[in-house]
Amino acid sequence: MISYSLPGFVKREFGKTAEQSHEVGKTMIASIAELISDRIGSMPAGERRAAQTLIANYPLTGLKTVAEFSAAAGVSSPTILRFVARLGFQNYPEFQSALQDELAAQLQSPATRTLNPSATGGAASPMLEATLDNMRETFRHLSDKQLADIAARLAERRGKTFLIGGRFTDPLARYMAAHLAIIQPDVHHLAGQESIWRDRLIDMGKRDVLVIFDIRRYQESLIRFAEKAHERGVQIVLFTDQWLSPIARFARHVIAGRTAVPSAWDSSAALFVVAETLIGAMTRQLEAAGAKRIRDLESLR
Amino acid sequence: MISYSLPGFVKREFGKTAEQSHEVGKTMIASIAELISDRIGSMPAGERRAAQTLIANYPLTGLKTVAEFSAAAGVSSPTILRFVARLGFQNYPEFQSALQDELAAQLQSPATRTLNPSATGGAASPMLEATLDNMRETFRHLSDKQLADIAARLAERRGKTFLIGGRFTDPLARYMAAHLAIIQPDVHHLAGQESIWRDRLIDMGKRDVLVIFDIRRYQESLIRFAEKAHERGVQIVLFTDQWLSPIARFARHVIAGRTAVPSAWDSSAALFVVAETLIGAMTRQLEAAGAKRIRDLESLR
DNA sequence: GGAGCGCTGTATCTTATGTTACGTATTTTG
DNA sequence: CAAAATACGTAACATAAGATACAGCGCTCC
Repeated sequence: MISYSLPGFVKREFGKTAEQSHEVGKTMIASIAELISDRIGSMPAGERRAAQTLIANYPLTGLKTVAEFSAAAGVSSPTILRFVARLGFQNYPEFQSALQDELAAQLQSPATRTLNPSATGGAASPMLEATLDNMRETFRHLSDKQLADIAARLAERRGKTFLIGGRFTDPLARYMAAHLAIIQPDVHHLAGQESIWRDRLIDMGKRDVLVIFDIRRYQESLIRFAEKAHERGVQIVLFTDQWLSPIARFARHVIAGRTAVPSAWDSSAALFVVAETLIGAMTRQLEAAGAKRIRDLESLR
Repeated sequence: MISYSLPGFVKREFGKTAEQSHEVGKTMIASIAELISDRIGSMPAGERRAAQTLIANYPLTGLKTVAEFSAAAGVSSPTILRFVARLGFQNYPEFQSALQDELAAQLQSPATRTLNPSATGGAASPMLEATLDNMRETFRHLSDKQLADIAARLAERRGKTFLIGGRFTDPLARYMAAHLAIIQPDVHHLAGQESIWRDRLIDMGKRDVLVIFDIRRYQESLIRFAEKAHERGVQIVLFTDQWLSPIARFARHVIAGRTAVPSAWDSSAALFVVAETLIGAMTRQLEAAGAKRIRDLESLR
């Protein structure tokens, strides 16, 4: 039998001029990035890997040689070329030229770049916009001094640090605990059932700090626990939403984050960022002591 | 462990050969542009034209071929090469690599380019600014279609959903699992030791989806686990950083979030927001089926 | 479970890119 | 003004880059 037609994409749609703009359906594809993410669904595994690596740090990988590109994506060179061909380019240099042109346009008008979010992703992701707003709002109501105070309180290591959260916020407590446990000793995340934490109360005293995450609907069990801890003189740092969990009345420090987003769920993203900021601030404060500790931990690996 | 990720990107040494080592005194040369404008005075006419052409639309001309560069500058190819050699580079490719590295650093932190816009009032927390940039940047590389695809994949409930994360990202997996478990059945977060997950592999098959969170340093145990799951035909959705965890090679869908912030730690905030967005999208998709399910759950309280 | 198709990598080939040698032009200097 | 030194371009070269052919393999669909 004679060789039948090669895989269909090779030189299928390239009759026209090189400068043609790519159209997909009714929507004009402006950037190559869009073109890729539009077609990534209909790509075979190898080419998809190429696409993902390119998008991950766009457009730099595309400016390198085919060999480097293929190595970065973990595929072979021909796969890269097939990938480029599928996007509609005649050859690799043409693809690179397109990327360079695009880059030139970007670099020339930095203004468009900042406008882009509202242009491309604006209407597309009201979720993102709301989240960004939440963060700005949250930090607007949160002075640097306040953050520094809390960081100092947590960093002064007179006692132990306990962290706990509610149904959806407990992962935030875990996240924070995972970091704090590295830069200082005696950090404990309270997991499991209510009865288990309750028993830990006997370990807590005036010198200790309890970090609680609680947004609505505020959990009864957490409130009870906070109250008991407060009675024992434990300092409470509360992460909550703008409507303030009842725990606020027991708390030494209260961080109120915005949580409203156009979704069925509340967003904990703002609180997450506050937590990260706090972790960063504490790490800086404990740098001297922490550096040794981190070295020690490293050597244990 | 602690990765100091921000500024110090460009660590390439320009020209160690330096036959005529024009020592630049005490001032460190940060960018190639500076290097050029520093030495442009002591250049012959032809090379000066090359320098001016490059600076005129920096750095794009330098990324093209020698022939194109020479044509743009109106000089011959050897002049370009001599120009590059005078800057201290061994050869043209090395020069191009340096330009690309520089460009990568620029593109990575858009904050440095648009120096402190009056958005929040300038001296606000650089941590917050970096985080907001990370999110915008992350979503810029993430098309709505891609998100919708992933949401659809997770929402089509032909099989089970498993979630797992690394040392610092496992809380993200938990957070997502906590929400998904409400809107659909058969959602499992894989906790505890490696041996425990491994045993769960026998429950996983082609119809199932595994959501993995993995940012650097990428954990060996996770990679092994992902590989085994992949061999069993499990569809993998990967949340990673822009450098892409090795798991990307097994993944059906890859979400690359920006993680660089001016802190000792990497930030998972951008990935957190993507996760929330995904949760929201899935909730919307499963509204019909989910509504009943949520009512049922309510009545169980 | 088998047949067909399509995707992917290895090896080979071809192109064009960067590099170098050398002669001419231009500038500099005594 | 003359001679030397330096700069520049033309043309040939070597190398590395992109492109292609082919075969193995896995996957899907009967």
